[in-house]
Amino acid sequence: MLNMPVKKHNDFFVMVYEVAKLIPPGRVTSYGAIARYLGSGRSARTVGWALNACSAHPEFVPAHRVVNRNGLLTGKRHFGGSTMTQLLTAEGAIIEDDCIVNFKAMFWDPSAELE
DNA sequence: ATTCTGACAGCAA
DNA sequence: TTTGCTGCCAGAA
Repeated sequence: MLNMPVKKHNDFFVMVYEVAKLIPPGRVTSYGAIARYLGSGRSARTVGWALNACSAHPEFVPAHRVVNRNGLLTGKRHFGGSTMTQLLTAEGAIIEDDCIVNFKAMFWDPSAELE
């Protein structure tokens, strides 16, 4: 892991990790929601990029609770298989065809739940 | 320094 | 309605 995007101080990445860790178990959120909470409304892509580098984070980041606005487990493949689905299922979420059932009901908006 | 990519989101056609 | 392009931010080559 030498080519890892090493962060030296609090950055967009860390903020994403912090928010992700604030996601209650069994709940999910979208990249856009996090992006908006960070103050960058349309920087959802950066959020995804940050989670992509979540491996660089010293702690475990529940990135499996972060999906796109469709409730689709777009990052499932980055977990290397069905890990993401299994984790969500273990937390009570219902995944069907890589999509979160009742996504709207279990959606957790940091910008609303948090301050 | 410039260009491309990336786990997205929004808007136009 | 679905499909496609653009916009956004940050990092890697």
